[in-house]
Amino acid sequence: MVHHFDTILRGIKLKATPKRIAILEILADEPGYLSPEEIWRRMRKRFTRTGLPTVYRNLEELSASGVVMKIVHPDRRLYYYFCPNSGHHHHFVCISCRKVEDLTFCGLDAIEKEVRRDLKGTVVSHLLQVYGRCRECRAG
Amino acid sequence: MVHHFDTILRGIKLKATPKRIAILEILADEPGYLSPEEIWRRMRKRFTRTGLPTVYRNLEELSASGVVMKIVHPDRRLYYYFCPNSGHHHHFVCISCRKVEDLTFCGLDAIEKEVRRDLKGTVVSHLLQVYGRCRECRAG
DNA sequence: ATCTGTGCAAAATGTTTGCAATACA
DNA sequence: TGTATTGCAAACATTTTGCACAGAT
Repeated sequence: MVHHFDTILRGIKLKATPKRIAILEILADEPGYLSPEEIWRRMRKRFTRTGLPTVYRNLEELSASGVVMKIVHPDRRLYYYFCPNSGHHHHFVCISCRKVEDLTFCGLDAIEKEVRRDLKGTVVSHLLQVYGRCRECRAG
Repeated sequence: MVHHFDTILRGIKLKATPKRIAILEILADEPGYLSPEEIWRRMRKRFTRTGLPTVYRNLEELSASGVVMKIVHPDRRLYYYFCPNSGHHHHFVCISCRKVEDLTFCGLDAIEKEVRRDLKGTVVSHLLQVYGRCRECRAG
């Protein structure tokens, strides 16, 4: 899949700087999620001078615009993932190799029904993440 | 519901110290999750000398034994919740008052089916948390 | 008596901010 | 040119650790 990162960036009103494009390229090249520091280490292979805060700032902006996804991880550190698919969906995260795959299952309807009927509340958002072993890690 | 905290503690091979019992009491009295610091502030009303590290250490031990639950929160801070109900279930968290309520909906079967059939992977664990407004906060 | 638990101080971690210099549109 | 972006250093908040003392069984 070819991504037009400068177009994406202009779409969310961010300047298409080399650093920003590089962050997106690094994320899009990776089948799993990455930490800011991992992204920064890869940045430094391309740019002699690059600050970790720049990586943090850009990742925050990009995830706020929905271009990259923030992965909620039990270790409470930040992880990001470039998800080429749009629309509401959840992720399967491989605990062995970090690969992220899309799930179509959601269950929102059933959740909303239970919350509305049994708890008399309303659902604002939900978080579903599935951890496991992917095809390759399961075999290996 | 009456909880026998010293029995619970002995069951997980932890000494029933006043501090530990107090932590459990504070959590059990609260309909929602609490941060370590919030628990610590309530501890200091009962004990003249109490260290925040003690609270952290105990919460970690208690959650490792499954007596209290660690809440995975988007803000990446630690929160704990005393859940009197056993068995696998998920939680509805009120974003207004922090109250936590049990959900029976899970969807594990459907998730496992999709992961097994479409991704050829296996599910190890999953995280489902529902955020919304509870009955009272919705009305108020 | 023994070993676990605790307070305090201090460290470690990951993340965020302030600001001057730079680069994009 | 004017504003957004960046690098650096420094700050920050939260959580963790080390160790001597206190307390539970």
